[in-house]
Amino acid sequence: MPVLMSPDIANKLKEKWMLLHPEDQDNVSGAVNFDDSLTSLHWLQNFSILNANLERTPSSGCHPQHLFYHKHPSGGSDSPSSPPAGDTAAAGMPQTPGNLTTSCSSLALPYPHQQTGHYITAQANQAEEIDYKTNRHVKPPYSYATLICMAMQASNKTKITLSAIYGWITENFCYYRYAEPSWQNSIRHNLSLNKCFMKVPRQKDEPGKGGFWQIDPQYADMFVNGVFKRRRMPTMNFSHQRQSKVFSSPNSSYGSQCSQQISSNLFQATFPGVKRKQVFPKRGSKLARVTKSPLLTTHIKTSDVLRGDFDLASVFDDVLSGTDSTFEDLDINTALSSLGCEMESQILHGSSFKNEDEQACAYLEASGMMGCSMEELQQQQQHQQVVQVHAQYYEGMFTEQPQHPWEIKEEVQAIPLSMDHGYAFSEGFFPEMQLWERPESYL
DNA sequence: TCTTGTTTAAGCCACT
DNA sequence: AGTGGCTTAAACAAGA
Repeated sequence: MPVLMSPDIANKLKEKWMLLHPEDQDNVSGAVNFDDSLTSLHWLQNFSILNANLERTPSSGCHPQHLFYHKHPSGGSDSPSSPPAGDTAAAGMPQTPGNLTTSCSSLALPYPHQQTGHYITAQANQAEEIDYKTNRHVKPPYSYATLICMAMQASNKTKITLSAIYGWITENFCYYRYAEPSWQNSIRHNLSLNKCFMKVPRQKDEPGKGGFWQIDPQYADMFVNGVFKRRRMPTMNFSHQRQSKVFSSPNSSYGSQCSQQISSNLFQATFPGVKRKQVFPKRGSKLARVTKSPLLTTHIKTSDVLRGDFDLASVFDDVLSGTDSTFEDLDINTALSSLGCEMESQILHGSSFKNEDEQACAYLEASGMMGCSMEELQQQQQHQQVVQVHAQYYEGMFTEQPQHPWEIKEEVQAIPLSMDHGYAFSEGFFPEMQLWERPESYL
């Protein structure tokens, strides 16, 4: 199974990491203290309560920025104290003098001013203070996705209404208080279009207008330090059921979300760089967007599988969620396994990476896509036995698989999970998760 | 009527 | 140059 690394892989990566970051030798006694900020969800927990992490100096260009948020002295909600570095979406925005944002490769850590809540960047000792809360002339250098994310987090609730998002933004960013209301259209547009945001329909007995919005758990790792982490990936023409991002009801089963999360992570881990592109039918054909799994409707030709010319993402979802389809429909298991092995091999040998940093980062990214940090990865290994139980459960299914000429025998093997299995699997996956990080917190 | 939500399109920018 | 992400604008539908 691609998601589970073998212990020697972890050891090799640990060695690599030590070569690259000898300063972490101090922590070598136990588990290596990998910086999993890029891949873990801890920032969500600490988003509003942490002050800037000034002690840490990134030693590699791939280190994530840390948290820049603190409680604003006035007002009950969290407000940003400085533009989060790495908000690539906001980078280059012409409206803001003295662009405070930066990319991963050119670090300019903004430091929050604890007393004033003003914005200070340490870039080239060029101190600038911009109080976006009171300065109506300067557009905050945050993308709308970031703003939405901020509002969601600041609300201290798992879901938030559109009007609450408006309210938080106008409360904390003076610019939008006086700006033309077209930005609200952009917010709505962003919520609808950005697959990272998920609509939670209002229950029938719930008064009020419109639904609630929350960050889609499967894309939570795209928000790092409260900013939207842009992922630029090569496109393969996958389609994806957009409906899967919308809960049919707030009481949707935890298992389905969980397995969805896992399937997404697995998909990303199995097909690194592959974006689950959504293909929307033309306007007015909303119902047409409710597509069935290709497994249910058509027989997939092997050639299509090999060239990726089918909805593999949907297949992945369906298979892992245990809905409707089985592996008897398609020997996707083999395909996933081989791809998973290829990924492992790439990570191990660094075949496609320019340097070791990239290699290490790719690993961290991959582990993050799997929904775990390095530490959690080691825990995953401990939970391998649990997973193997599930594998045995499905053994019969596996043994009935027809043996194709192209089938590659590997140890790693994708494991189909039903809802319940997805639940149990995730329980093993995220044993140390904080409340906000746990999928049930979204219910 | 207003708000909310969806969709399309165009322009700009960054990255490859 | 091609591609993708973000912003902005606009049209439209549905619901409160």
